[in-house]
Amino acid sequence: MSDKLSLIFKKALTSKIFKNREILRPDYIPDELPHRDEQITKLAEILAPALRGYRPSNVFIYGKPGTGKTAVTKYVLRRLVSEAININSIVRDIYVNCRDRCTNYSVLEGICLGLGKEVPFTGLSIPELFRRTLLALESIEGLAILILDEVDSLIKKSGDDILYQLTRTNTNLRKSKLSIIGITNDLKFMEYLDSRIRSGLGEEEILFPPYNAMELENILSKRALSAFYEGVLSSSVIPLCAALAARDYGDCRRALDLLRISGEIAERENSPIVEEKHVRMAQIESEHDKVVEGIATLPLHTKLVLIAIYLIEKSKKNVTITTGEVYNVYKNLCKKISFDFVTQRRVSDLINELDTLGLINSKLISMGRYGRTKIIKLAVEERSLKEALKDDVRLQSIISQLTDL
DNA sequence: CCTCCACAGGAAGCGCAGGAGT
DNA sequence: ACTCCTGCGCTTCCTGTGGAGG
Repeated sequence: MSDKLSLIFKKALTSKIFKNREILRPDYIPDELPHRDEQITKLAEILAPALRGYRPSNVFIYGKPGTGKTAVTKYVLRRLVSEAININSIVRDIYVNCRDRCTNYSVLEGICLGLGKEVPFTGLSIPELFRRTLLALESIEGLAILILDEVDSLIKKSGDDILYQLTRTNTNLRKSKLSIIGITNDLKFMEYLDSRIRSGLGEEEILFPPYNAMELENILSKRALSAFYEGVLSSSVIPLCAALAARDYGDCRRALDLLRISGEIAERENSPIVEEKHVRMAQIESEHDKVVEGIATLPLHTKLVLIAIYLIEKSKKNVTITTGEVYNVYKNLCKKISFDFVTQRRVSDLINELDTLGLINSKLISMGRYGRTKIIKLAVEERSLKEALKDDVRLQSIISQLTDL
């Protein structure tokens, strides 16, 4: 065993494929961002007044996932901050991802942390926390640029109150100034924003269009140059990764993932080069992994609802599944493992959550006389489901039932 | 044209966890 | 020790609704 392990470790140390695989990670920010010149220039022009001590306009950035919004923003900010240091002017950047921090409390906590001020992660009232945030801002005696990434999830979960207050902070600041950059994947987000916030946050707007296949190819080639050893990529690999990702709305993150996983698969297979078949395998594997991970981290009742849908789909072919049916089967599952079941209202929410996660597809339909309901379809493969559930001890007794079918 | 099914989904509120301040 | 704060998962109660069948 120890020989086997040392072999694995040794192999990892002496990769013949990757020169530096970190370069392919989605959070890696390269020195050069191809095909985003227009956006970089525009953002830089908006933020440039910061260097002369003025407060730049708030910016609203929108575009589909993987179009370089976060990378461009961080890139420009990094340059701006280092430029500011050179000329002794104080510019601080604060990055808060609102998907991880989607409550008012947590966003303010994030801002404080970004400014180096520790606050308790619960216990304070919002006004008190806001007061501390102001103090933290005031203490830098310069300009703070706040990046609120995926800001739509904050609004959807906790409303626009904090955002409104933040856009108005400058009236309460004496020694410091605050500019806000809001980033969102949701193109319709601006429409359902309150008009006072829209005008406050969207003083300037920048749109990030999706990359096309050619552009993706170009980006991948540049990164591959420093990520892979020379000659290990067969010529069709990059075009294929680019084409597959371009089909997924020009998502660059996806393209980079595919390329990285392809390399990892080739490495595991001891193949000296990365070939087209590795990309195909990477595509299947990354999808599968994502789904398994997604299901495995689901709360118990959500898992049970998913199992219920699976069981119904298995037992009767090509018949529509409704919320009511799912609820009944779910209730029986709960009884079987002696767990309390939640209400139908709650299950309705859980079904929506599964839908947003892409694990099921649901559609609201009306059956006239026979009511109005959702029709539900499983969107994951059987093997992914089984693999994701197999380690949950609470579900053991019903999992044997799954495999019988 | 009206009815009425089988839900969707909004609003309010509860109990708990995990904390702060006094 | 006590009160007060927020977030979270959940319940209870509620109003709203597309369209087949009468």
